[in-house]
Amino acid sequence: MAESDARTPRERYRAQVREEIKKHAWEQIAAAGASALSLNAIAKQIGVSGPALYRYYANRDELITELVKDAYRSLADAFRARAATGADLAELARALREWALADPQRYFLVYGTPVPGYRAPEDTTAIASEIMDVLLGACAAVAPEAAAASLDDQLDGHLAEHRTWAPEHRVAPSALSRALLFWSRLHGVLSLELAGHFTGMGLDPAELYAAETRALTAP
Amino acid sequence: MAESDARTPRERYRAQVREEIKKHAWEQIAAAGASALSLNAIAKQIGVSGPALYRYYANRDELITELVKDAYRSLADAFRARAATGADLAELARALREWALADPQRYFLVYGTPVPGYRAPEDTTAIASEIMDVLLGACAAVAPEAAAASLDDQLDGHLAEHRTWAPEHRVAPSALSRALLFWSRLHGVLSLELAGHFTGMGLDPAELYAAETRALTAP
DNA sequence: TGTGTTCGTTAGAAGTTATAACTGGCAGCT
DNA sequence: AGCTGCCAGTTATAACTTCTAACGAACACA
Repeated sequence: MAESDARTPRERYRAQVREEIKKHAWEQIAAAGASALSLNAIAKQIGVSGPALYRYYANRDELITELVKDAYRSLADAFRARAATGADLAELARALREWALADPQRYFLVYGTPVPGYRAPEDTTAIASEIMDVLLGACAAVAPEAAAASLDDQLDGHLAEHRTWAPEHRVAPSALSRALLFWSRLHGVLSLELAGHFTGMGLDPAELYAAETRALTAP
Repeated sequence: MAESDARTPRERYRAQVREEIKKHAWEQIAAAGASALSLNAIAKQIGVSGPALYRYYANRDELITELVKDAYRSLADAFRARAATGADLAELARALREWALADPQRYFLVYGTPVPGYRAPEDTTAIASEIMDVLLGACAAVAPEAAAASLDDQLDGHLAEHRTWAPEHRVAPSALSRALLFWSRLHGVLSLELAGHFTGMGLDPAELYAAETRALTAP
């Protein structure tokens, strides 16, 4: 994914093994969630014995952090790839949902329950702002007749005064509000859907998601 | 909380110890999250040794399930208590936020990342529908001029056709949509806020929450 | 060909959940 | 009151987990 090419053969082998470890880690996470990820089990699958993995990752947390980083980057890539085709906000919303449904546990790794003591490393926050940047671009380019009407004037005012994120992006406050609401509303639907809170309600989450997308694009 | 009164002194003692176990469990969860909950540590705090706890809870999962159930009931109680005072939708939103901020890990226990294999027991789904019932009541009693305007006609249509939740509650489809959007939008904001995804953005989550509340109450 | 880094091994410490078997005491019935 | 039986809590143990330490072997490089 990132460190594939390397100069010395040792480094190349090292990167290769790190990737294989991550591959099996993702399989475990997809099957039973991040909390059930076991280094021992990964080692057994690979065919080495236990402590060998500590040559590649200092500890379990470092491996998980690496996976979180990969997940984040995967979302950022999906977002940017879609935006590069001139996608509007609605298509971005579809891209987000596809990414989430493709691997629910990957979604939860990024947006799920945080571990109390855990501090996200600098690079993940950098990728997060990268994602918001793409989103802001699409919000700024929203249809003029929609862009004129703000989703919430009071929120616009608050953001115009206090926001410190993506400061290089000069954009109308109404676009900031739109990006923020895009993020939180769609996350709300996806999070409840993936957690299974809609099961048994006779509701197609896609319909709810579509309704939210409509509210965000055509005010 | 529930099983305090009992007939025989043995049962009373038993219920008392179960409560003490839960009390320490909540402290641990508030401090380090549910995944870090350790039966051994609880036993040490209480002053008994290890396996004694298995007299009271068959295993770790049963204890956690009990805590989830208590958390659910606590939210339902908070909701119903507020609704009993004739609270409108906005006040219900405030009650939800207060409940969430009072103990973030308790919120995550209910609405956070689910364990893949886990099936919610029958009673929790019953409590969940109890919560939705209170919410539906408030949505049905929303201001007439607001109630007339639907938040999303297409979603109304879908729900009128397919919904199977709270079937005893006969209410306009627009109220169903409103309840659903109330739930998912506010959860979106709270979930991101409690997970710390707004930190460093120079944004007061309360403002975003208020904006969503406005959108839900005054269309 | 020698040298040193690094990889993988086994051994083991300190945890965890959970079960089995034993003891002591309390409850309730007669 | 006394006997009986259930039940709480104990220790021992198994099977896990993460992670450290010490050793041997293999490989890259000079």
